[in-house]
Amino acid sequence: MGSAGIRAEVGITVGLNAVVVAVTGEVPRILTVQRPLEVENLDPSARKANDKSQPRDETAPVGPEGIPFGPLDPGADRTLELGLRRWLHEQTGIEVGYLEQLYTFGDRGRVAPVENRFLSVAYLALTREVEVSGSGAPHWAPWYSFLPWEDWRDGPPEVLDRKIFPALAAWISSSGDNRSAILRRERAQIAFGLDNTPWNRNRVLDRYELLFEVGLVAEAKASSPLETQPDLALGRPMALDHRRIVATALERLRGKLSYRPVAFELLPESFTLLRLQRVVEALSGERLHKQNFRRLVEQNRLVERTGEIEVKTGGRPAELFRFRREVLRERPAIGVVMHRGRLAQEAHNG
Amino acid sequence: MGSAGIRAEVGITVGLNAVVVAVTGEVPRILTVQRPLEVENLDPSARKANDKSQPRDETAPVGPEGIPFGPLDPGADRTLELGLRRWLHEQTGIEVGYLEQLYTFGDRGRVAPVENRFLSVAYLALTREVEVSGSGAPHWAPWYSFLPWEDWRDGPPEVLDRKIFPALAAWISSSGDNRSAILRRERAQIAFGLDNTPWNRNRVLDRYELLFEVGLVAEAKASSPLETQPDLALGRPMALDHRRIVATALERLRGKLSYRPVAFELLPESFTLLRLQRVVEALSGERLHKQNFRRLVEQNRLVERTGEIEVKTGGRPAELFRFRREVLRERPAIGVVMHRGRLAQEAHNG
DNA sequence: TAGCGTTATGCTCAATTTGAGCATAGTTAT
DNA sequence: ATAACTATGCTCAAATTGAGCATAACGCTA
Repeated sequence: MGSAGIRAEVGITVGLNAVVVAVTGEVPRILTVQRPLEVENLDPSARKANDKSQPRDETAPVGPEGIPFGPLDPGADRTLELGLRRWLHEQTGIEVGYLEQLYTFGDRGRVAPVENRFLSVAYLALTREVEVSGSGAPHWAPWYSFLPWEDWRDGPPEVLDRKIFPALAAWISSSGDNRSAILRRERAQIAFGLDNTPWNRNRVLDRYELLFEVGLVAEAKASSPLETQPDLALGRPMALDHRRIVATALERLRGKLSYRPVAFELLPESFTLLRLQRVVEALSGERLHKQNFRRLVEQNRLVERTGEIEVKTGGRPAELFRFRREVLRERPAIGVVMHRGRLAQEAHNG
Repeated sequence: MGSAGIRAEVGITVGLNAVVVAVTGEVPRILTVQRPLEVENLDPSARKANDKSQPRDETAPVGPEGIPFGPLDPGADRTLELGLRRWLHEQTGIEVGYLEQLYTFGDRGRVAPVENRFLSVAYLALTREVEVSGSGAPHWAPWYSFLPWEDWRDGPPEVLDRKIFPALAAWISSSGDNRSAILRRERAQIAFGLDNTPWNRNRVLDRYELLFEVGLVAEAKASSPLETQPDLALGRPMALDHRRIVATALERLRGKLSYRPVAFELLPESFTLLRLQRVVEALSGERLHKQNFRRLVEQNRLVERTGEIEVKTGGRPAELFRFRREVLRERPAIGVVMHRGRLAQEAHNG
């Protein structure tokens, strides 16, 4: 019993995606490639046409950028992770350090041809920024250029007041009955912290999905017939559901930040405490209180002095530290996020 | 460029697995089915033989139990989640409430025939316990019967002292060089809290994987040629890597417990505070301090009085509460775990 | 019916953690 | 020299957490 319909391989295609993250100074970046693979193309007829023909009309407008994608080669790689490392290296030259499975995306409609289901297992990868090159013209793009409302380091992003809040208000009041209006308002409150509700930096995916539903992000055009015009101020669009994947990655990373010392994966061997703080801020999207940040880091003994001194700080020289890898052993659950500093508010108020 | 080898569908089979959790009184349970599908059978020759022939020799020993498994039907279900809900209902009659994607397992060797890769997307489902019936003889099995070392509610589980610690010691000293001995000791310390290192209730997967590697769990037999004899005191074996999936689920759930109010998914509409505490303890595997637990729950306003009173408590009657669903809206990140109470220690010491 | 076992519930208190800010120390640029 | 800037030490109040005392209210049994 229970054996009916087991072999479901018909019409399922499986691939791997990676959100590769690096931080340059204060700018968090992700690796993107131009013109993701044809099989992922939104236009079904285009896909059919291109199924066999490798060469493509180069004068045609190139598709939107996307995150790196690679096949799962059942024969070649022992584990999914190894497979991903292999093709990522082949495609971009990058040797990834930290790698973690993110989510498996497989809703129908991800890719247009409904009969054929496309499954992709997405990973989050952290690396120090390196030169990239290879097929697909990989390059580092600022993470927040895709999700501009997520960066609160200089106060609340303008796009909120200018675009998002008005659109949300319209969306709320455009709901049919009263009951649905209440539900819509509630969702908007939670996701974007309307009326007194505090902004929750971790609800990245909620926010993206709400904007998608409201029709504010460009990708929405493809799947829902809303009149609302997509707007580039609301972030660069990406291929398919890649922006959703990228949002998922940011949410996961922000969550992890507070209980695992992941920030160090993005830093060189030795660094100043401010540099560390800037990386954490870049990812969490908000400013932190400097003295308390140091206290946290030093009390938890996440770092140790190298004895070296960094002089090009722009002020008093700073000690250089290195990550104490032992903490991965000792206390398995410490991270480096804490309360907001004042800077963001100040920057906003004056 | 970059389009080579995209269509990797050859030899990949995709299915969905669910770890369905319920709590009866103080016993956390998961739903298991007998004799998981043939395609997942460990023995390659058996699989080949059974590929087409549905009927099987019923006198042959039945395979080990496993968690429910179902195909991904590309045509029928819009999302993976809906698909899972559908076949789970068909197979067991259960209507799942909370459902969350856990992990996608796809290492080669999960299933014997190496040429054919088997991918499964595992989900965690929470439900109130209900009668089950259907194909595959589903039934509720105590979760800790598969992972006995995880239940510390009555003090450190015996199996640690009796089996695990000695085996770990042997494993450590049996390592070739000194360096590898140190690494082994370190791993054992982190996972099982040897020498002063505290036991970390969340490292469920670390522990399972270490036991697997050491050859202590029965499933290890199939993949590694160790002499160590598998031992049923170390938990009931499951089919394939299902015990790993179950360990992953426990780890995820324990983690979630502390920052999301998931425990309520397992409780009836109204409940006493002790009942709630018992559920949390059942999942986290440790005793909690009663007064502080109430304080936490009440201060965070996770519950509200129903006005009713439960009299069959065995002592003074208790007020009945219900979950305040609004908290899902208000503060998105509260849970109900805290420090250990004394009971576990006491139970152990006397 | 008094006493015991059992669970419920209120309250206290010290230790620790967290949030915020003051003050001083070294550098470089003007 | 002084302004601007970053580094670093230290304080202090508020909030949270860990532990335990005390009392209430029920069923059962001697």
